[in-house]
Amino acid sequence: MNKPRTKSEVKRNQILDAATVQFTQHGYAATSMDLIAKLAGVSKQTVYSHFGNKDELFITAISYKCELLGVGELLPENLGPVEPTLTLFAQGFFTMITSADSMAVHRTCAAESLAHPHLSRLFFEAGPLFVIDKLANCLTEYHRRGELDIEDCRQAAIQFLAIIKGEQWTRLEFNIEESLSEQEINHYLQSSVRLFVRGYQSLS
Amino acid sequence: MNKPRTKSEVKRNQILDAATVQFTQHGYAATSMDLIAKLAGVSKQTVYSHFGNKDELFITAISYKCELLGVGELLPENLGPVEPTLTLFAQGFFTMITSADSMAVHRTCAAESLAHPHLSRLFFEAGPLFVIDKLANCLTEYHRRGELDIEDCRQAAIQFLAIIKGEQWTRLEFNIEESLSEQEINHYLQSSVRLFVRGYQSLS
DNA sequence: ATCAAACTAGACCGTACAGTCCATTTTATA
DNA sequence: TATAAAATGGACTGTACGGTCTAGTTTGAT
Repeated sequence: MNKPRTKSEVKRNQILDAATVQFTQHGYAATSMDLIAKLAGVSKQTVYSHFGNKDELFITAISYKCELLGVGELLPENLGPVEPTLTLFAQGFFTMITSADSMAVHRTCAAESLAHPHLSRLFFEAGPLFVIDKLANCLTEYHRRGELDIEDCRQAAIQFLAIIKGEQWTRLEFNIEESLSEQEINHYLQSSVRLFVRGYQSLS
Repeated sequence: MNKPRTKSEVKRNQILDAATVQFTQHGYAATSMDLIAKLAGVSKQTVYSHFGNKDELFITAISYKCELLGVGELLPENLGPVEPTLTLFAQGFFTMITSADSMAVHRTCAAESLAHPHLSRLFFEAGPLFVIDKLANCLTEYHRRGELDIEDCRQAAIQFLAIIKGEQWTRLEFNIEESLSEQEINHYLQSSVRLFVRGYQSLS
C-alpha cells in the first residue's frame, strides 16, 4: 500500500502482509515464523533482521491492521433527521464490525489480551473507544437541537452501539454456522434504532 | 462436587478440576498435559487413561464448566412491576457475565471457536441463547399483561441483554486496566433499563 | 568495478510438548 | 489373602518451533 523506497521495505511489507494474515487468521500461537517467512517469499533470517522476534512482529502486524480498519467516515458531517441518519450509521457500523477482517482482528486481540495487554488496548482504543466518541458527539448535537433528550451522551452512544452488535455479532464471534439472513438483520437494525429513538425522544 | 464411588472417579475429578482451571485461565495452546497432571497430583498416564487426548480433555473440561456456569434463576417466577424487576435482573446478569470465571470461559471458547466449533457452540447455547430465551419468555408475559408493547420479544430480549453488557464487558474482554466504578456501573444499568422501558412502553 | 548492506538457504540448537511404554506399586474387592 | 484393575513415575519418541549461525549470493549506491 505504501510505496517502498529501498529494496528493504519491499521485503518488510511482504513479511508484514503475510504476518497480518496469519496472525489474524490463526492467532498468535498457531502461527509459526517459518510459515510467515515462507508465505512472504523471504528467508527466515530476513524476517528476524526486520523484526527482532515473534512478539515484535505480532505487535507490529496487528497495529498495522488496526490502522487499516480505522472506522473512518461512518457518520456524515451534516446530520440529517435522527432516525434515517442513525439507521444508515447502524447499517454501516454493523457491516464494518461483522466483516471477516474485523472479526479476525477482534478475535486475535481478545485471545491475546492477557499475554499482550498493550496490544488489546491498542485495538480497544482504535476501535470501540473511537466509535463511541464519534457517535457521542453526534448525539450531543441532536441533544443540542432538541431532537433527542439525552442526559449522558457518551453512555447513550455505548448503549446504541451495544444494541447494534446484538446477537448476530456474537454468533460470528463463536463461529456459529447458522447466521441471520440479511432481511432479519435489517429488521433487527431498524427495530433497534426505533427502540433507541423512542427511549430518548424529546417529550416536548 | 459429585460424590465419586470408585477411587478412579476421584482422580478423574481432580484432573477435570485442574484442567478446567488451566484451560480457562491460559487457553488451550498454553496449557500442557504435563502441567495438568502435576496440578491434579496425578501421573500423566492416568490423565491419558481417563481422557484419550488433549482435545477430549479440553472439551470435557469446558463443557463441565459451562454446566457450572448455568444461569439458573436470574428471573423470578412471579414477575413484579416491570422496571424494578428488569433492574434486578440486569444487575444479576451483569454480575454473572463479568465474573472472572465467566469471562475466562468466554475468552477461551471464543479463541478456540475456529479450532473447536463444537465447543464454542456448546457455550453459545448454554450461555447467550439460554438467557435470551428466558428473558424473552418474561417479556412475553409483560406484553401479555399490556405493560410493554413489544412486537418481537426474542429480539427485544437480545437488545436488552446487549445493552446491559455495554462497555464494561468489552473492557474486561480486552483486559483493560481501568474499569468503571461500581457507581458508574449501577448508573449505567439503571439508565439502560429506563431506555428499554421507555422504548417499549405501552402508549395506552 | 567495488564494497557494504541486504538477502538466501539450510543446518543447527535447545526447549517444550503430545503421546507412548513399561516396570513397579497401590488399592478395592471377593 | 489373592487378584486384577488402577495408578505411578520416569524414561522415551517424534515433532514442532523460536531463534541463531554460517557461508555464500544478490543488490544498490558510489
